[in-house]
This record gives sequence, structure tokens and C-alpha cells, in this order.
Amino acid sequence: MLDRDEIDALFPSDLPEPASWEGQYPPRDLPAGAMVTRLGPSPTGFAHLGGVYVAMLDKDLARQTGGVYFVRVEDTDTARTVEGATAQFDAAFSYFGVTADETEQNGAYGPYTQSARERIYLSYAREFLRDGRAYLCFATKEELAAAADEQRAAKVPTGYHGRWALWRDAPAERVRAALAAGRPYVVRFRSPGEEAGRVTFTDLVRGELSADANRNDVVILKSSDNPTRLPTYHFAHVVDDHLMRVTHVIRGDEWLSSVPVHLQLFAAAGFEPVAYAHIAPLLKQDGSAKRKLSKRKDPEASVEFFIAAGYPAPAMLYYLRGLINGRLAELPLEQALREPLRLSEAGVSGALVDLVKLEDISADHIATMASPAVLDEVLAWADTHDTELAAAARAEPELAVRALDIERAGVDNPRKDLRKWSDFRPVYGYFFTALFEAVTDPADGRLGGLAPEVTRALCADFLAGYQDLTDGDAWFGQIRAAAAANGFASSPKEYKANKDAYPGSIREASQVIRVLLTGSTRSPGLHLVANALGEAETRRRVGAVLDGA
RNA sequence: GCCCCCAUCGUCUAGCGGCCCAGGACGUCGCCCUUUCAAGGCGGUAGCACGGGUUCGAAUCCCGUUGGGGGCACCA
Repeated sequence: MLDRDEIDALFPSDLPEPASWEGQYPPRDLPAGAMVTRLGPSPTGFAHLGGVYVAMLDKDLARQTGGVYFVRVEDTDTARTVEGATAQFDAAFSYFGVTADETEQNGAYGPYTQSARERIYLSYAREFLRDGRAYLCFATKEELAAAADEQRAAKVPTGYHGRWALWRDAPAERVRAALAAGRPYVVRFRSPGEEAGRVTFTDLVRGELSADANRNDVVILKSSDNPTRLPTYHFAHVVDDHLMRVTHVIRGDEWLSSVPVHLQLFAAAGFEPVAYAHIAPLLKQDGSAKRKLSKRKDPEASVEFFIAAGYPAPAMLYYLRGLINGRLAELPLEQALREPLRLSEAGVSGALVDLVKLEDISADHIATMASPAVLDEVLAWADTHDTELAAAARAEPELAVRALDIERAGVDNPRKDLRKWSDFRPVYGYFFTALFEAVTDPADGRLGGLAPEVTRALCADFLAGYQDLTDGDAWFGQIRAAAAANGFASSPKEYKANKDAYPGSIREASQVIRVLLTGSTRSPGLHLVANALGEAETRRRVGAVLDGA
């Protein structure tokens, strides 16, 4: 082992002792049982849905118990760090309301970015080194790869242990020589090794768990080659969560097999370990198989996907909460959003993200909103995702509300035609003059293939005595009259029985008016559309096909 | 190769030894309503992965098999 002086010489001379950090970050003054949670996103420029999922749990648990939730940016992998990713991350997460309680601005436990905590990690690494809880390792990539190959061939667990732990017991002379030669090194944790046996621990989601104790001398400080000496996830987790006084670590279950390492690290540092809850990942159906939602392959892995499509945050939150606690999926949205989330009720197997189900929930949710509220949300979304729509709707706000009111205001079962804000344009866009394109060609395919002169005569008759009646039956009577005058059958059945006798039925006649009114083959009740549009506009649209005749 | 986790309808799940020849929701299918669409009403479809135990009795407990997921990085 190196002398203390030699070890200290590897670190900045003004580096504080651990006791100083302990003093700077005292235990939090919180009520008994308060949970302090954190999310550790990597600033890769990609906000994963799974992050929102965990953040929701983190924040809810903290809120329930009078605790604190914060975000700690885990940027110890400089190669993956993307400029501006943190701001992007904040914007995405605030859409869902999962914002940190404690930040750089109001928190006393920062910095909240790992790269800014370098000196803290160094203090603890130096301390580990001084009494042999850690040691310097100069092994090369090639040596490590060779060891792994050998281990696989020998059917022995891979890793830096046993006779493959090249520098674990290296004589001080060798270490000095390597240092003198300027060879880069990493700092490795000296694990309890072969005799550690098995460990048992409690996971708040899965209960009692056991595994082989860690015997791998994991790296805790990355290569001395780097301009900044950053820790690995394992070491940062232990040091940060202790100093930031985190009580509960909620993370994806891909971390489950690292718990033995983390527990050893907590013990070696003399820290009280955190409580763990490992939750199942969000899955995706891929052919007949299921796999983790993939950032590369699945657009819906990105939070941005949902924001761009305009899924309302409450619907997303409701869906996600139901995935964590099935009990909440049975409750009405408002109530489910208020109910506490419980780790013990979290599923252990991993749920498939079901966009169809999400849309069903979302449509139900939007159906409960009043038209002005829907319009506000649509406009807020459109302002950044569809400016043409935003302008068109802002130009005719009363029309927009009248359109949304159709089969929504004052009915028992409101229309569920909007599942996300981006649905507004295809469903309601035609109401707005800026977005509507009049149908002027009587031979237009959407009109149903009637002879042009029949279409024109039908429209001319319809318009001749047209009144903007509000009674549905009376209004529709105007189509009936025009249809009858032009030889249309009064019912589809009648038409079907003798197709040669009629140009079509009332169904075909209605469709002509529908298409002229909306440009679409689908719309709500025609009289409602006409009423919302007003008499002048109705006449203009239906009459467009007569122009130039 | 080694280690860990998981396993009820297509999906999310209820079920924690008898109330279950398994309940709900979404989907799907059919019918009704109907001038199109959406909605709505009614009805149907479909599951305890497999094999051994334990027990009077198992979806529920145990063991094994199979299948799926994850880890074994100077990535988190």
C-alpha cells in the first residue's frame, strides 16, 4: 500500500475532508417518515417516458410523507452528455407537473449536477485509498478483456476478482513505478471478496431478495486520463444519496443486480444505506416478443412524442399511475390523481405501453371538459405545434366554441372525437374559413359519384328556401324536400330495392350536403354543423358547387 | 458461461387455499340506434405457460421445466 503522503499527492492539496462535507450537508429537518427521493436523469437529450413514470412516483411519495423530491443530473459520462439537455428535460417534465421541489435556487444540498460535485467524490475516494478500502488499478483494456475471455472459458463469473484482480494486492513498488511512468489508472473498490457469501436485502416493491454478495472490485473513480476525475454511477450513488440525505431510491429494475455492490459501498463508507424500490420497466410489443421501450426504435419512448401529439397531461398521468398501481385504474381520473401511490402495490412484471388504452382514457378525459377549456388547451398546444391552426381558431373564437359545443354541451354522453390536441385539426378544422376549402366541382369524388347536374339541382333546391332552423328534424326536412324534388328515394332500403328508379337515397343526398358543408365525408349531425356555421356561411358553402354553372 | 427477477384473457389487471368451470377495464366480434362519423345501448369472444408434488380442496403453497426480462462496462 502507498503511504498517506503519496496518496494525498494524487489529489488537490486543498481538498476538504469528508467530515467537512458531512457538516455542510447535515441530516434534513423533516417530520418522521418523510421520504426524500430523487431522479437521476442522464443529460443525453432524450427524455424517456420511463423517467416520467419514476418521477411521478418519486414526487408523489415525497408529497405524501411531507418529504422532498429533487432532480440530480447524472452527467458523469461526458461522452453522452448533450448541450442543453437539462433545459429540454425540465420542459418535458414540467408538462407532466413532475417538477423538483428542491433545486439549485432553493436547495441547500446542491450542487444538483454531478459534474459540479467532483471535489466531493474526490474527498471520499482519497479517504477510501488512504486505508485500503480502495486501490489504484493500472490494468489496460486489453488485460481486462483477456481476463473476461478466460473467465468465460473457465465458466467462472466474469469480473475483477480473484487472480484476475491484477492490482488488488500489487506491491507498493509496482504501483510507484506505474505512477512514475505516468500510466493512467482508475480507483477500484476493494470488495470483501470471495468469502462474502450471500446478501439478503429488502426491496420495497418485491420484498425479501437475496443474491451472491459482490466480489467484483468495481471501479469507483474513472481514469486519471480525464481532465476531470469523475466517479462511476455506483460511487456517485452512494456518496450523493448519503450526503443529499436521500431516504428512498426508486429506479428501474435493471439496477437490481447492482444492489450488492451498493450495499458494500454504503457499508465501507460507514453510511446508512438507502431503502430501495426497483420498479419494472415500461415494455413494448415487438412482434411476438416484449422488450423494453427503446429510445432508438420506439417514438413513444420519448416524452416529446406525447407532448407533440398533444396528449393531455392528466390523461397521461392517470394512465401511468394506473400502470404502477392497478387499483387506481379503477378509480375516476380526478380521484385517482389525488390518491397516494404505493410501492407495495407496484407491479413486478413490466407493463406494455398501450397507446390504444391511453387514447381511450384521454378521449374520456377530454369529453369531460367544457368547450372553452378544450379550446384553451388546443390553442396552447397549437401555438407551438400547429401555428396555422392556432391562427385560424384565434380568428374565429366564437365559432370554435360553437363547433366544440356540438354534441358536447348539455348532453349526457359528450362526443369522444378528440383523443389528443392534434386531433382537433382533422376533426374540427373545416369549421374555420382559413382552413376550409370549398368544394366547387360537382364531379368531386367525395360527393358520391352523382351526376353533376343532379348534384347541382339538389343544391339549388336545398338553397332556394333554406332557413337556419334549429330544430333538427325541421332542418333535415329541407334536405328531404330537396331530395324528393330531385327523385331521390326517401330511404336507403327503398333505393336498394330498385336502384335504377332513383339517383340515390336520402343517404346520398345528405352526404352531398355534408361534403359541401365540411369538405369531409364524416361530421356530426348536419343541422348542428349548419347552425354553428350560420346561415350565410352555410349558403356560401353549399352554393360553391353552383358557381360557374 | 454465471447471477438475479418475472409468468392469470390480445393488453392492463382482480384474485393472496374453498366465495373462481376465474371478475373488471381496454381491444375485438355481433346486434340495435342511424342521413355519414363519433358516441351510446345490448350481447359474445378470449386467460390461470407446462409437469410434478403438498392438501379433503390450488390460479393461489413447494420443486422442476419452459418462456420472457435484466445484470456481469472507466454507460447510467
